[in-house]
Amino acid sequence: MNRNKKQGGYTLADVRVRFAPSPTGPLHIGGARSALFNYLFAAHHQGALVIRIEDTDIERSQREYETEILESLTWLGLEWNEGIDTGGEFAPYRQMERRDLYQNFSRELLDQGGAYFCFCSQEDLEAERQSLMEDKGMPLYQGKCRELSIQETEQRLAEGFKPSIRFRVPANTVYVVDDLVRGRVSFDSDNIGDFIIMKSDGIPTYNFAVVVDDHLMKITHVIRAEEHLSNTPRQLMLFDALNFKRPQFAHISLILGSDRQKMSKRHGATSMIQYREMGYLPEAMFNFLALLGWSPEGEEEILSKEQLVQQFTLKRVARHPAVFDVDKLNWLNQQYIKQKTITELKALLKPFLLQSDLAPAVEALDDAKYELLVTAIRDYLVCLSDAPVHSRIFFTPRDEEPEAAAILQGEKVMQVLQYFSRELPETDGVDEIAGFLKSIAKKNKLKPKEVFMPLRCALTGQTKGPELPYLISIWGREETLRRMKQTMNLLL
RNA sequence: GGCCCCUUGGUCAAGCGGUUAAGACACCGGCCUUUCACGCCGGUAACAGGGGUUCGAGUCCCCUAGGGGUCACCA
Repeated sequence: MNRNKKQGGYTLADVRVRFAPSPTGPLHIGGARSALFNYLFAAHHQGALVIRIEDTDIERSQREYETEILESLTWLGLEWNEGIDTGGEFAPYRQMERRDLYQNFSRELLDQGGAYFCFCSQEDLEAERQSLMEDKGMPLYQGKCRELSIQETEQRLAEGFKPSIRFRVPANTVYVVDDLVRGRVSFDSDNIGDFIIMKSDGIPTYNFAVVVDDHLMKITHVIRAEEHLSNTPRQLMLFDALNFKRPQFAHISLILGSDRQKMSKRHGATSMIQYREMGYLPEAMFNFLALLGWSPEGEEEILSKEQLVQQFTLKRVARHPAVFDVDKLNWLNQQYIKQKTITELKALLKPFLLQSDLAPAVEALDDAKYELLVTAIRDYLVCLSDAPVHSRIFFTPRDEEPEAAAILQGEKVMQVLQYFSRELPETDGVDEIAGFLKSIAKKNKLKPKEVFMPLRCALTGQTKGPELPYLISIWGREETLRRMKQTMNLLL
């Protein structure tokens, strides 16, 4: 994605998009998807992706979240061309470090009369809003300070009042957005009250900072969540008032929880970090998120990053919101786990195993045995974090369930167990053990089922689990025979 | 409340005036198999409702209903 840079300079035709998170929390699923779509769009057009930190909410913004968000993006597999960590032609990329820029443009607006100082207190504004809600239902700023004279303004300033700066919204004007996913959407300016562009502490508000930065950073396409659609006319006004060229917009619909409400904490895990910790593979998450609100032309849904980049177009982005479907994520994750080589899986599963109470047992395994363990459980895994659950049976004492006990009461059982104890070969080889187990049925003229189930129950106490040769090999001959003897004693 | 967006099976979704209305997940059934899982095969299931336009409407228009977003000195 550095092609453009290497060629030196950007032309207007070059696609430049941005993902602009505010560091007030971890990267959310919705944010991740917005970032992903921006990435896909940029990569598809060989354009640039900018990561801009919108930290103008000084109450809630925290530095730690910046790194956490960036880490999540990296984990997901996204790369960007410009940002607080990589730098770039339009640095700085943190809004609080760009305050003089906003200051200048707000002054420009003030000078040309497009904006004015507002001395209303928050209390007054709140009261005004309340009363408006009651009768008209339109909580728009009534313009109390709109026509303050220069003298009045000067006087208030001299008295030490810290004003905010409001944008003078043009009357009776229709703003049209030709949204790349929604089509033409128009807004009447009469439904929009003069809004604040600079807070009284000199920090810009979102709508203002976004416009200044998108312009300065030469953003060509603004791809963001639908909740910003109704902010768009305000931004359009600003683009026009400042004589900035408007970028193109694409508003993607929201991600909903299973109750069709906007995804939130009560729907379970919402941050990327949580999904990583739960053992989802970034490839699966990348693929899953891409499929949420976008669909490929073909029928194949398991697509690599490269394929997604190649196929992605805004034309195929859905207008309607999508419910987050964990079942499908799980299925995808399982598919990606199955695509991993044993070597990869060994490394991937290690941390999850070592975090569990099985850590000592797993650490005691030599590499060959560990590989056997991974091979034995791989098809059972939905998430990497499932590893301990499915590995437990290899390292814990026999735990008998009633169904298993019943099976051990069968009449040919003892014969099988005795034969097994007597003939179990001295080897850890899975294939040899498997061959031996198969021979039991033949030698004793029994059906496979009459051999395997009793052995499983005798050895594990369970009616289900990994294939016996793996269990026996990992336990080793000694432990296997010990278990068998223990069970036989119980049965006698 | 005003404005704006959205509405195809339980879920993700294809469709872009004429189709038996794809496909995927989930679910159910069968097969495979030493169990479970995996895998394979098959099945149930949808155009929110009402008006138009048209020879013909999931596809175009209007209304209703429902869902969502926004109207902050939050982004």
